[in-house]
Amino acid sequence: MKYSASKEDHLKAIFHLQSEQGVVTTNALAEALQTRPASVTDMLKKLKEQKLLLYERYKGFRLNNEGKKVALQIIRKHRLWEYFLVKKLQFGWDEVHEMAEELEHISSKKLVERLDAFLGFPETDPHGDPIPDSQGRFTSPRQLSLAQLPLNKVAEVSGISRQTTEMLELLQHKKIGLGTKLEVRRKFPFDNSLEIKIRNYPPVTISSLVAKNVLVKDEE
Amino acid sequence: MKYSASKEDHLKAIFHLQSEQGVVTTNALAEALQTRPASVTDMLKKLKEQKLLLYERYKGFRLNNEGKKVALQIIRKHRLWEYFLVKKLQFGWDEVHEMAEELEHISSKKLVERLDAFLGFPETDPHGDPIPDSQGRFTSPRQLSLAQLPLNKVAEVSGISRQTTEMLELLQHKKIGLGTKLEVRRKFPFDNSLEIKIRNYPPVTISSLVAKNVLVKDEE
DNA sequence: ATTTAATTTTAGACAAATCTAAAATTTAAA
DNA sequence: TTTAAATTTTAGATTTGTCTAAAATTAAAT
Repeated sequence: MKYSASKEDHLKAIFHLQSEQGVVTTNALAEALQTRPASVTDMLKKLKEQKLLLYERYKGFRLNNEGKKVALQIIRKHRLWEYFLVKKLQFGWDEVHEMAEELEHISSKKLVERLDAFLGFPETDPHGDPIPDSQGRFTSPRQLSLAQLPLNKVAEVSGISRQTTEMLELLQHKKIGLGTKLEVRRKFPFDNSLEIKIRNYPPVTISSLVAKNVLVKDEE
Repeated sequence: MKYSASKEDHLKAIFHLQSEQGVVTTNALAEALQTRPASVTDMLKKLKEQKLLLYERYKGFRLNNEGKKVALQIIRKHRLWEYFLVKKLQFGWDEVHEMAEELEHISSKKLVERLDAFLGFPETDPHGDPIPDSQGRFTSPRQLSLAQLPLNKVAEVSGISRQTTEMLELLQHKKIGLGTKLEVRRKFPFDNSLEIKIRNYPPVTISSLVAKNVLVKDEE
């Protein structure tokens, strides 16, 4: 099956919101896609029609297995192209998103597989996000945000999702960077701030906002 | 400016027909694009509107400078991607066209330039067609097959690609050899055979198969 | 438990690209 | 040169994806 770029964009955005927020709303999806809620509703009906989505009016929606499968293939392509742009064409990690948004809609299955091989079957993209394999499985250990990490479990920083100068500056000050090994010592429910322990340093506190944007991966 | 994939397809097809056949007709364009003459007319009006085409109803049409510039950029992208697919992803030269048809619409100017550099600034694509530079100029001296030579343009035979005894025998009989100066007088769409004129000789006809294997270069 | 507010959906419209069938125009032929 | 044939264009419809404004539904607040 082949779907329009717009349908693919919707599936991908639903997938992301679904795994980040757990639940997806019409408004959130419209916001993510820079479109209007009414347009989203229109598209939801079409996706349901094509059996990619479970949807009942006013009751919410979520991807079914087929929808997830399609979304994962788009994500796979997006991340492989990002990897290509950064590692082969020498782009910075912060300038490749837009281009990958276009390239992810190139349809040839065979092209994706050859590209994957050409790149040496990378497991994560330049931002540290895992690249699904051709069956949509994450071969790589999966990434979660610091906010989601269980207490007292050692993990390694593998990515930063929102890369603003201000945040990077803050992280640098707290000695947190790619590859840093750390664990969460306490969670304060009042403001969802966390106390973090990095080996050989005294504990530091970070806000919920920062925690959400620091991605880590479990030790095997 | 950014144009739709369909507009780009039309511009490119017009460019090719224009340089191969000298003149382009609505029907020929519809045929080349696998669409209907009525649809072509619709698009011609839009392209004229956007000042990419000189067009007057029933009187014919041709690209203006801006239109040619856009077409050449699409062709540039197409051929660079073909080169990439063959040289880097190990595809055969005969399986890359479809993929390049999609890739040629990726818009980032910067991506094209980086890709060009990554590939080592190739001068021709895997089929031997020249790759226009970023200003739309053909940097490479061009060798093309007799089948690609525009009508009534004098050229000199510069090579024979498939050298079988049978073909050389045939060419000798028609008085065609290295260095022969000739021009194409007519093209018969029915079987793609050509009528060739060599100075001081009466016209001769050669088949499409032969034409494809005789390489010529333009007089400067 | 009503009322108010927020969310979501519908109804109806629009732009882009395409189509079919019919009309206009040009070209070729008798 | 008048008729016939081929080409090209128009008129009107269709599909896809989008929009605005208004209505329907659900959630929140007093």
